[in-house]
Amino acid sequence: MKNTLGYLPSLRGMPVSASAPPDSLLTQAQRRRLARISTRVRLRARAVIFRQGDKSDSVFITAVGVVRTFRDLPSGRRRVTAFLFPNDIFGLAQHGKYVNTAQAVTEVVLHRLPLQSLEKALRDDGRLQFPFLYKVAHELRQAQRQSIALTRRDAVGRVAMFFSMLERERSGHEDKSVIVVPMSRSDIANYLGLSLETVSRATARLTRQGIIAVPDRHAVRVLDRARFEHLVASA
Amino acid sequence: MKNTLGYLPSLRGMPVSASAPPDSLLTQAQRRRLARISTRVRLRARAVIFRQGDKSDSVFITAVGVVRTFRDLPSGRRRVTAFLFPNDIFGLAQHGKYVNTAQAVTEVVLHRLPLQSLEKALRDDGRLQFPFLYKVAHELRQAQRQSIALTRRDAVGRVAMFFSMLERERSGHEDKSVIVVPMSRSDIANYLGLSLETVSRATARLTRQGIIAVPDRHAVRVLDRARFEHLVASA
DNA sequence: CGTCATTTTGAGGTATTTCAACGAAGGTGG
DNA sequence: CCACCTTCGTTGAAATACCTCAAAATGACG
Repeated sequence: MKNTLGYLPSLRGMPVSASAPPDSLLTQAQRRRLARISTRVRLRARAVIFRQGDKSDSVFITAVGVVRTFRDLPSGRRRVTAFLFPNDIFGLAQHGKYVNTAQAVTEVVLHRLPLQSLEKALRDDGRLQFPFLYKVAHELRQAQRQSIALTRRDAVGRVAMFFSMLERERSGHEDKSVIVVPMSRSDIANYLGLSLETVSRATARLTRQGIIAVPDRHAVRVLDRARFEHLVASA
Repeated sequence: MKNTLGYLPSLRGMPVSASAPPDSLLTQAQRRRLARISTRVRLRARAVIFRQGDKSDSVFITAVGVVRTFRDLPSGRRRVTAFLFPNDIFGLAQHGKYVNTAQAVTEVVLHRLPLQSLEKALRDDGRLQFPFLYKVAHELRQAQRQSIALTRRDAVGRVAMFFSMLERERSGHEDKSVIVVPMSRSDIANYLGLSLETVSRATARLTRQGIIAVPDRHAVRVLDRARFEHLVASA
């Protein structure tokens, strides 16, 4: 037993308090503390925030806009690993280096949290870690869900799922009837593990079947909610 | 800012200390504490540990053997989400309920950590959370990597990658030249998002090409390391 | 308003899925 | 300990869906 716990298990699944609060549990004092160590950064679209392999010195929180992270693979290909929306944290590192490149998709405003300060804050206030732990569990669930999504073999279903994800992401914002699609088709294709053409054809098919409407490249409207949700769910 | 941090960002990427220690940092006292609140459980192969939707009351750590977790999808299909090896923790929950079903693949020995006790321990010793946080970041990286793996369209590459994963998992155990494959072909297929037949054909092909040997269903030996690694890497 | 990148659309090739049948292995009971 | 039965794995053949290559059309941007 001693040994088992000594090795400190890798968290394949995650312990989550049965009574864990749904969202933030930060006290006013904690918020102030985090605000104090962060810097506000504004970047134009396409700006690179950090590169894969760079020494990691900060963690970022998206305040406004959308960020994408991608990874260069040994084969030379490039794979989009995530899209970050407001209130998402990013800056995943290993061995002191970022494992992804992060780039602004739209104009963005970020909060930059220097690792050193953040570590100190976490050390000083042990309870600050709790909400982090909780959120990580949430992200791990998301990651599992994404893995499930990626094993779907039908392109139409994957694309529908992607739009659905975008919709949830922006729920509570602006015009709810329209899904905003800030990224390019080729980003979507890359993220979903499909070819650009297949994504194009899939959206065309969804449109032809009257399930969605695509007023312009960066907007999608769901016309037939029932069939849309059915596609999303039938993994 | 206040608001942003108040909502507590979802951790898409993960903050990881540049100087974070590679593995456990548990003190003797911490280990003892965790050991004190855990129960040792022994289960035969195929035993169900908990079911998706059950009220989550514990977190588990694999001590001996292999566990698989799977999720029942709305479509009625069932997807294997993970395999847990010694020193892995599992018991991912949301809203107080397990999100996966966990089942023993082999005979297993587990440590059961009641959530209530674990929470208390974490609360009492804030530093206990740090290694957890670190490990979760690690798992998140793993999850990202798996997502990347799943977008590969070539079956042979995915299967090779799976064997490679198994190999790393058991590194440092027993006979290193043989990869132990405790799970069934259909589990592998399900996990990789391939059909059972395709997995079978892929392993047959790897064998035919002299890259691996398959003495029996639960063992694989790498014959041509160079080509094997090449397949694994060329995502 | 023209240029360039992005997206759409078409045609053919290929890999995986499906369907089907056979063979092997493991577990159980007599 | 063997026979039986059930589960699991292998192999073959046809259908489907995606990928690649190629070219036209649309939209973004200066």
